[in-house]
Amino acid sequence: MPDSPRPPQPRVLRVAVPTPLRRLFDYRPCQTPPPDGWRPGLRVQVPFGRRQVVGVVVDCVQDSDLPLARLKPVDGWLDADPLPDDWLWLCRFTARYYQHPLGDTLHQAMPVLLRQGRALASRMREQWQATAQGLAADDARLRRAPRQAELLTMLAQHPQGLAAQAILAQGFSRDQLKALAAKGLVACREIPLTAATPHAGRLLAEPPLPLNGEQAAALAAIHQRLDGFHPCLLHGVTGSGKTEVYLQLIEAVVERGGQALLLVPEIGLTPQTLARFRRRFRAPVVALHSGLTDHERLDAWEAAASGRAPIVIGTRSAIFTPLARPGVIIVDEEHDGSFKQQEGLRYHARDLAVARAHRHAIPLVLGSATPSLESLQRARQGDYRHLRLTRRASRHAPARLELLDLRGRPRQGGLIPPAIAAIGETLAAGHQVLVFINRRGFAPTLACHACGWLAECEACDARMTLHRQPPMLACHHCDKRRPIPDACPECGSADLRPLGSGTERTEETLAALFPKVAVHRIDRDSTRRRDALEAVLTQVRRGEPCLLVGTQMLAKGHHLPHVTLVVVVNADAGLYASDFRALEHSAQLLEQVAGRAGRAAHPGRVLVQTLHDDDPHLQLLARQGYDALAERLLEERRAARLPPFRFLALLRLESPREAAATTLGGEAAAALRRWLAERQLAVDCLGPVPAPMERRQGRYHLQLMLAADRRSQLHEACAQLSAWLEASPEARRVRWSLDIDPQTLA
DNA sequence: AGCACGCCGACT
DNA sequence: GTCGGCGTGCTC
Repeated sequence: MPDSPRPPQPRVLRVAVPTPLRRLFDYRPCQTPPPDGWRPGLRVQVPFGRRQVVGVVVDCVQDSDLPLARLKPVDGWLDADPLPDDWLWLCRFTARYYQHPLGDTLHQAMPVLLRQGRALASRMREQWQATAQGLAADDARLRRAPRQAELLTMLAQHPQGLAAQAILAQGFSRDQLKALAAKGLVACREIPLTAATPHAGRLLAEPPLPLNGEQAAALAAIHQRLDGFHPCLLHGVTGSGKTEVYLQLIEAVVERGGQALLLVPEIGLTPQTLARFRRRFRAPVVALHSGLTDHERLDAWEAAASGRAPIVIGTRSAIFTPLARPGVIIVDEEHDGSFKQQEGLRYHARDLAVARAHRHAIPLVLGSATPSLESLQRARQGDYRHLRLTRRASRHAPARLELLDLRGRPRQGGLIPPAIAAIGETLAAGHQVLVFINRRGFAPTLACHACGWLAECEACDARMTLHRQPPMLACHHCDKRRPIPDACPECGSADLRPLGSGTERTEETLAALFPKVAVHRIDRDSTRRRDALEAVLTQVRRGEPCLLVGTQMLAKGHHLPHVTLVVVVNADAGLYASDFRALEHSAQLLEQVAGRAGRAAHPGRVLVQTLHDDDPHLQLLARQGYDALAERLLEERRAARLPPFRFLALLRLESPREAAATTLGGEAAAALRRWLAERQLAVDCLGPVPAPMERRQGRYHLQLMLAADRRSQLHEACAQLSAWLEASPEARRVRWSLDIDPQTLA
């Protein structure tokens, strides 16, 4: 920054501190100001109560509501420069939009090491070079250290030196470097990391794939205006090549010096996906996923913030990655539920992506084969440009769903005879079969055939799932586990039977029915080991006939070119749930599962077992596909005055004592209704009512729903509600949280 | 949320 | 006699 007039030294720093309290705390600056003065975004170490915490300066002002003498001074600043502007803006926006305390929002959006007060990566890099002595002909001292000799040779070939990271990447160790340094043969310089051109010369490491007409048109439409907010819904059927459009868009953005941020669903950030991006680009592709160490995460953050990393790929939380030169934000599978955080700060990364792209004035791409009704409606209204990809790379039309009536048919492991016959035929033809069940475990519950007793969880209003590997009863809503009883605890009968089927039981049945074929079960239990899933999929991709039994882990993303038959064991779970989004979500899931069939040389079939084969929604989905059903659902949502035609917020209350939650909920609702009436705000307030599963993990759950036609009014009401709760003494004994734009009402 | 202070039960 | 249970109050 050239010599802009230095603002006067502030007398008061307004600091956001990691606490659930929804306010800032005022401090006095410490004796030595940071080199460039006090500015918003600076991390500071402050005394808070009886402890030390890391806070962020939000404002530099001259006055406080408290007498200045009562303010404590900050202990010191942690970085010479404030945290990035765009990051601070996004956090403030998020805190305001989701009515979450700013201090906690900032804290959550920061890499762990920054929360802990660690200095932001030094922005220096170790550059190693051979010394004059090292360049002189071979040194006798290295005769018994061949690796050191090799390392020296390598360094001698790079007169300008090599980064420590690059050396380690070549398989040399830090000890070898140190040993050479001790002998005076190599030396290390610390050089600052600059945001210099990250790729020298060509950006592409491999040529782009040819685009079909639709892909080219979509790319051109986005390309047409790379500056300016330009939101697009890239609505492309499975296999229509959305990823290639992303790749070429990223290429264009990076070529003109911008950075690309790509958000993917939690289970979408597979080594396969990553490999595809890394193969294409010579420039570094930084991936942010749960497997990173704290150090790697900080490095990635710094690389993105400094602009060294032109391409950033990550899951939900990656939306909080600062970017030096934002060029495009892409949200792949934008309808995916994992973009919404379901506890604490309940943000939706897709919605924040929209806000962020708007703020940066850059294009935004929301990609999906089955767009959320929210995004679809915005596209219909013209808020988003609607780009469609209808053609699949394979020559086959997408498989349509065939409904199989479950009623009155004998079942084996959940499967009825026509489904089993189809599986047999497919395997005999040398193809692979995917059996989809959205229930892990052996059976959804254990029942006493004599008295009707069911294994229930003592802490939740739920049945316990029977598992066989290892054998136990487990509650899927809390972590309770119990041994399987030998006899009914109610009547003593030994006639206990598993009720229904989960992945384990179907796997067992299929293994018995088709003993010559490998059966792979894919669910959270079978893939607990990090690379277990990839190992199985690699084997499956070799193409031997086999059976895959799995939950939605299998339905999403994975390319399974040899699967030509998909069987959905039970489509009904989502169809009649109380949640108004249940239909939308199960349609998306069914369509995605169906997309796994017949992506390569052979056409596919999708069999859907259901007790309601005459259900009009299911029929519409089967006959005309997701888009037609989505249109219909949108009309129903409009008629029912539900999102996206109305805005919702949910106050969730939970307490081990039912009465505490009920009393507080009732009082909060009454206070809010009085306030709404006074101000004549058009916000409906429903409840409080018990949550769909009232008792979970031994706590009672209650909720109050707010609905409004205008978002601003909904926000006013939420702000009032949280202020009331914050001031209420009873609220300290009840855990409460606000969920703005709730994704599920459970 | 943390963390301390504060006042009542079963233990070295 | 103390260790420790969690109710209540505060954090610039």
